[in-house]
Amino acid sequence: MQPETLGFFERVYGVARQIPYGRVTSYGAIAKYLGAGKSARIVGYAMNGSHGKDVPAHRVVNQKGLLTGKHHFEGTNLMQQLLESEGIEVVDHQIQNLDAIFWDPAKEL
DNA sequence: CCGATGACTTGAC
DNA sequence: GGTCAAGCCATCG
Repeated sequence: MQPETLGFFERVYGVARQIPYGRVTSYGAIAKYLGAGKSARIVGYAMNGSHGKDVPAHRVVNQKGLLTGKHHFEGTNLMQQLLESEGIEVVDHQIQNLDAIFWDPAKEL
């Protein structure tokens, strides 16, 4: 596979796959790290094709820590279950203590 | 090539 | 401080 030829999407998958256990990040942070900056929507759109890949999409949330993409998952609470399994506190599809578990690729990488 | 879409972000009221 | 609207950029038809 040659990610560079595949496009921006694979780029997103690569970053998402590097998200540490028990941590989460935002679409904007990934977009900024990739140089897109304002293309946060493209990151989410890319995640739409993350199905079938080892991309922990459940670790990617919006800036508020809200599980916006949960609707695209199989179940309604599957995404929350996965996050809670990693020790992340999630209430009403919203991540608690976000600042503590937030993972910024631009800083960590 | 142009138009439409989208798991977002930020600014304004 | 919460809600509404517009913007932005890459992919697809």
